[in-house]
Amino acid sequence: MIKKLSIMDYNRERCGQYIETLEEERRKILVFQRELPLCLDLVTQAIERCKREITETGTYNVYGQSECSEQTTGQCTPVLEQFFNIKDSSTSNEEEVEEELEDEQGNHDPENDSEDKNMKSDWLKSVQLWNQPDPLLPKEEQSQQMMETVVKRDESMREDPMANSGERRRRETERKQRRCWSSQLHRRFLNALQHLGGPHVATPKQIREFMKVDGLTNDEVKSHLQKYRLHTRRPSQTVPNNGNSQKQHFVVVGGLWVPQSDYSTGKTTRGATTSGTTTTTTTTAGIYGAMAAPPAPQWPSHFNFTPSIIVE
DNA sequence: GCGCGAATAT
DNA sequence: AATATTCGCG
Repeated sequence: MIKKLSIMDYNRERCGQYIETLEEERRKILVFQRELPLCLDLVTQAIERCKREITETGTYNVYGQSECSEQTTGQCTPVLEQFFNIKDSSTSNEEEVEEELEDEQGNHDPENDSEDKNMKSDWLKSVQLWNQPDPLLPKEEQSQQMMETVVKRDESMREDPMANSGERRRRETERKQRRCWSSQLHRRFLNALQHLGGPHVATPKQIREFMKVDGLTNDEVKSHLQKYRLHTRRPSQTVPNNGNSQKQHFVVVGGLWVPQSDYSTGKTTRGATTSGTTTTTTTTAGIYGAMAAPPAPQWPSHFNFTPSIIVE
């Protein structure tokens, strides 16, 4: 009994805090009312709902989620995350986003709801971040010339130590915000690699230019490329014939090493994901993508990308 | 100084 | 593991 009560109290408190947070977010969003009407609306609804919840039952399951030590703005995402489950639907304004984002986050693992949610929020975040408020960024950019689009991002908070209003200033030795390589980004990255002739030929600067992602820096690309190359080479040696005996087979396609599964699945180009298997995480699937390297790599997970055949 | 790749650091 | 930063080189 008593225990129950205290739990309820606790929950109520949490909820109260959460509401505060929401209200703070709302204040922020308010500034961009015109750009983010939906977002504002959602937050408002969330607040109302929370309040109702707190007055009525007093019990409310508050999860303080949010991972990916994300970018600057906490912004509206958390709320969206919640509401994508609660209500959402109908309003799919996110089309601004350009490009096919379907596959990877398009996977549905009824079982693993949270995972799905994470992925969704993940890409959502990246996307949103780059279409973020800054009224200075005309969204016309989104027009797509062929397959090219310029992805915009609000850089102000991240890159400007001083020029920024108030808060987050990166004092001298502060570290940069971590660039989160969403699958979107990674796709662009791979795409660039392909057009530039593979990971060992493409140079960070070239890649960055090709990607046309606003705010993306050479260093970031460089770093990502380095990682990519590492994953790309033959893991071998260290733990040679070990548990990973049942790894994937690779196939050479036009000078590229491609995971056989992908190749045989007949997915010539991007877009068609691992149909039946619904990728979902784990084991076999995470693929770094196609690269040109003699060895037979098998990369760790994450980043699903449908490799395309290169034209060397 | 720039851009790169490798080595470190976080 | 994933990013960021630093270092040495051309």
